[in-house]
Amino acid sequence: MVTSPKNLAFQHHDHTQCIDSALASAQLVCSERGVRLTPLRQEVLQLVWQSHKPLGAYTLLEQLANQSAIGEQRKLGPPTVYRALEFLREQGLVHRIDSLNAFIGCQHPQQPHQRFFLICRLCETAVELISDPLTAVIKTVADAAQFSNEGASVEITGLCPSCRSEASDHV
Amino acid sequence: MVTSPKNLAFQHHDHTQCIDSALASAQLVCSERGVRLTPLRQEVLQLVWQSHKPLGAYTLLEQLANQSAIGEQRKLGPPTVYRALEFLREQGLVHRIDSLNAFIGCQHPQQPHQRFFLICRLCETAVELISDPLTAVIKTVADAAQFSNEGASVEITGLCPSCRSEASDHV
DNA sequence: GTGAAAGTGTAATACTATAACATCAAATTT
DNA sequence: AAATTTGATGTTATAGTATTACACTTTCAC
Repeated sequence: MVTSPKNLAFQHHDHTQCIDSALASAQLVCSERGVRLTPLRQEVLQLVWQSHKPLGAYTLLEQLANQSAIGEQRKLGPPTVYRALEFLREQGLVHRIDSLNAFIGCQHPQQPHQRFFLICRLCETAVELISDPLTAVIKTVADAAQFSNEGASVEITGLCPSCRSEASDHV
Repeated sequence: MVTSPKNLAFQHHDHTQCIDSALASAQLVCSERGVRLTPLRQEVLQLVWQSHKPLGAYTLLEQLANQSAIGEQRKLGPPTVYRALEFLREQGLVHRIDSLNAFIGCQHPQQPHQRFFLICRLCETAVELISDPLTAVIKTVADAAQFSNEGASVEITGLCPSCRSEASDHV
C-alpha cells in the first residue's frame, strides 16, 4: 500500500527535511508579511521542530538555555519563550495542543486553517491533518446551531500505526 | 423556525430542569454501575451544572467552600475538588474543556461519546453536541491514517446565536 | 466486629502562564 | 548622524492549574 503523506510523521523519515522545510517556509512567510523572524524566534521554531512530539514551554525554555547559542550568556525566563511562541502562533507557524499544554510546528504554514491532530498516546507523536470533509462537517454543525464558527480544534487520541503494530507484536 | 434541541443552552430556558435532570441521571447511572455518588461528588456536580458556562476547578473549590453545606466546617483543598471531578469524568457526567481549563456537565450522560462543543467567546456558554456525521468523519480520517481512534475532542469557538444578534444590534 | 477498600483531609509542591516594568535593538524621521 | 519611535527582549514577581504524598475516616464484605 502507498503511504499517504498525511501520516508521514508516524513513519520513519528524514526529519532533517522537515526542519529545513519548516525553517524555509517560516523565512518566506515572515518576509512576505514584513514581520521579523528574529534569532530567538527562529531558535524556538527550530526547537519545536526537533521532533513531531509536542513540547511544553518549559521544556523549550530549558533547551533554549542549555542547548542553544542564544541561551549561553543570557538568563532566560518563561516570558521569553512564551512571547516567541505567541509570535509563531500568530504567524501560523506553531500550534498549541490544548490537551497536552504543548506546542508543535505547523505542518501547513502556507494557509490559515483549523487545527486537526492525531495524537498517539504511546510515542506522543502528533500529526496535523487538513481534511476538507472534516472542515465541511464542522461548518455544517455550526451552521445548524446558527453558531458563527471562528475557529476549531480537533484532537483525536489513540495509537498511531507504528505503536499499534508494536503493541500487537508484544501480545 | 423550530429551535433545535441542540442549541437549547444558548436560548433562555428553565435551567432548573437541566439541573434536576442531570442529578437524576447521575443518580441512576451511578447506582446502575455500583459506584458511589457521595454528597461531595453530588455537590460538585450540582455546582458544575449551575450554568452552561464551564467553570475552573478553583472556582468550584471556592464555591464549595463558601456556598455549600459541605464546605461549612471543612477546610477544603484542591485535591478534593479534582478528585470529585475525576470521578465525575470517569462516569461520563462531566467533561473538561481543554481550551478553557474548565469543566462542564455532560449533556448526554447515558452513553459514552466523543466530546463535541460549541463555545461562545462572549457569553462563554458551551453546548455539547452529538453529531453522527462528525463522529463518522473523525472515524474516516483516523482510519485513513491507520490510526486507532480511542477518543476525540472537538472544540468549536465563535459566537452563539444570542451573542451574534446582540453584536449586530450594537453596530 | 474486623479487615480491606474506597473516600476525604491536609500540606506541600510541581507545572503552566502572565503582568509589569526595565532595557536594548532596529527602523524612521529629521 | 542624532533623535525619536517602535518593537523585541530581559528580569522579577506572581497568578493560575494540577498533582504527590501521607494521614485519617467511612463504607462495605466477610
